[in-house]
Amino acid sequence: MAAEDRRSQILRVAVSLFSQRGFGGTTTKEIAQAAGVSEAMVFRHFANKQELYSAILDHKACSGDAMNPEALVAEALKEKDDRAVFERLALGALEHHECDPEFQRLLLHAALEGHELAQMFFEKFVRRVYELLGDYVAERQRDGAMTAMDPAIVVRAFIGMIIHHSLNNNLWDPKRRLLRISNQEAAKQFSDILLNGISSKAA
Amino acid sequence: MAAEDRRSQILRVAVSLFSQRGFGGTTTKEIAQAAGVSEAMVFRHFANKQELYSAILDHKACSGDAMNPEALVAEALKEKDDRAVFERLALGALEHHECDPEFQRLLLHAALEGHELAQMFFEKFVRRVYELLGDYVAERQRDGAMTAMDPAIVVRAFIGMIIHHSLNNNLWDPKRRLLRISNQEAAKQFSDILLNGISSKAA
DNA sequence: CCGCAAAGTAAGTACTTACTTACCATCACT
DNA sequence: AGTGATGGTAAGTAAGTACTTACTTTGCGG
Repeated sequence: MAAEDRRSQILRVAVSLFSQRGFGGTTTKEIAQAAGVSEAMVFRHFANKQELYSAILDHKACSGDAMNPEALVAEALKEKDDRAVFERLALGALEHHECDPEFQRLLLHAALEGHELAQMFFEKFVRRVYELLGDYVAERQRDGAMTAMDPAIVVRAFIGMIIHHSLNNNLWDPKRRLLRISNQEAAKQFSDILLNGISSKAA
Repeated sequence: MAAEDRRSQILRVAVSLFSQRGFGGTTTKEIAQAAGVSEAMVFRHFANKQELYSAILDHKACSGDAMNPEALVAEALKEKDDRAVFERLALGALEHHECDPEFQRLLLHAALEGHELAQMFFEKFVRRVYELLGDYVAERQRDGAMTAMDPAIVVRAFIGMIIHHSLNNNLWDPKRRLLRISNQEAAKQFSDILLNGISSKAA
């Protein structure tokens, strides 16, 4: 097997193991076994366990399959289509989390363990979303379309609904015993609640 | 030192360590050192590491300082004071998380590691809140005070705002760089958004 | 077919881990 | 003073742990 292929294969199985058991809970032996090679091969491709872990977070946070919120809502932003802005963002996030549930687990583990890359993800990605959405909300407030309040609160409320829903779906309640709903429906309803909630037309 | 005291002292320091580093990331030696005793003492009071961990989760989930949502909003429920119901619940949760941030971390670690007590907490506590709030929302929908939609979605949206805000405050953004706001203010604003969002008087 | 680099491994090393054993010290109470 | 329960420890043990070394296999260009 070519070196590059093996490397990315080891990475793949490590992603799965780390996301299930975290950094401390996963042994290099397990990773090697899951990849079907000897432990020495793991250390040929990655200097040590930390580097393997970092490579994973790096890859996950920065690879092409990461969400691109700007592109997702660029059109809707220009047209000031509030509904489209919020609903597309919600749907994008929900679908992203659904088809890659390992990512959320990995990120949570990293955050709890205090890994710097979790902080980096927050700084680079989350902050971007807050700015993107926050600026839009501020603009719509100036337009008189939304009630005056700190845009960051609006963003937090909205992101909160979405992230918490994803977290429920793939961590707390994977059987969907408390709430079973499609991503489309969820995106629509959450956007409904939020947009109504901050609309200047409210009673 | 009396056995009982020592036991609860070990428990206390273990809570702190487990919440910081998780189960796999914390060694019994560290726990012993932090408690200022030999490792053997830890194993005199707890048969093994798992039992110590379970005792902690048990204690945290079931002790008197746990939140009691029913009592918190009983009065407001009777009077059908929507604002009070939501705002008190939000404030209760936010304050609880603020003065005991270890709990949230511990619970997340347990959930990620698949510990049964995390599931138990979810089943016993979270489900209760969903029923309590969900039933109230359903009632208010029948009253014509709230728009018709699955009450579980309303609850998820609201809990989402709160939990996600707490998670930001004590995991992702403890420096409050994205949003600095008092618990009172947060509870008020989140309740505002939600109540407006589901009000039948909306445009 | 040879040479040789790259892919791969078995069997370590040095250290840590959860957990035990065998032994002390200090009281309370006769 | 003696005794026995109680709180405590030093020094283990066996099984991991991350990581290394010294060695084999495999495929490929000349």
